[in-house]
Amino acid sequence: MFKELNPLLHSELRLAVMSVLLGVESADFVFLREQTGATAGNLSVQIDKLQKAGYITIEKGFKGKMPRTTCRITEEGIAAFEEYVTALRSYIGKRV
Amino acid sequence: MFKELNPLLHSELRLAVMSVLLGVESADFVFLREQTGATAGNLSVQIDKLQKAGYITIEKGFKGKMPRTTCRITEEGIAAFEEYVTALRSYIGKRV
DNA sequence: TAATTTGGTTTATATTATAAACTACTTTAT
DNA sequence: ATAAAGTAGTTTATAATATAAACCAAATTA
Repeated sequence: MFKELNPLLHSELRLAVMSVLLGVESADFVFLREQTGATAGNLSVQIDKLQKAGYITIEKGFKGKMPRTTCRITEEGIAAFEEYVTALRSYIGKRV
Repeated sequence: MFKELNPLLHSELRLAVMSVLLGVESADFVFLREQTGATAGNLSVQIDKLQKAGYITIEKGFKGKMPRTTCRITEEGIAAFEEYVTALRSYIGKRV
């Protein structure tokens, strides 16, 4: 009847992050914070979870002298997102 | 960019309950438990929250000698569900 | 050089979800 | 009649989650 909703993606902020990353080649921490409107603390925790799940990669480097954290969605992340969306269909039908 | 997801509806079980109730005139506790696969305890807690939010009504009566709890979605509940689905679009586009 | 800003992380707290334990009663078996 | 098992839930305890607040290190600006 109802498909399970991947709890890692069923989170407003993590879903927003994945949504942003789906549309770009990569995005840095500041860009993600701006796009999602999240606090830095919350974003830091949530991208960490996405990385641990294998849904995104996090690359730390420097842009000039300033630290820069770059995120990218993985193939696994894309697949998980698509499965999540499919599962949603069982709850909301064709309404979205 | 991203619309807020009503936290009352952004819950797997509460969403499932609302989804069931949208399709029927009313549903009793046992039916909801069967359809959603939830434990009785969890269902009890979650329908209480939905009622407190004004999204469903809960009517207690008897079917013969046995207690019977009947749930119905309200107009407010339907509106909230529809708004939730609209908000989802901002995260998942037309994918659902 | 002192304050402020940037780019974060860690930690503490509040909220949420969930199962386990419990209540109250009915039905069935002895 | 009484004990055992089942039904329909509620309450409570615990684990997981989300979130903001506090913090840190380095860079920039005054």
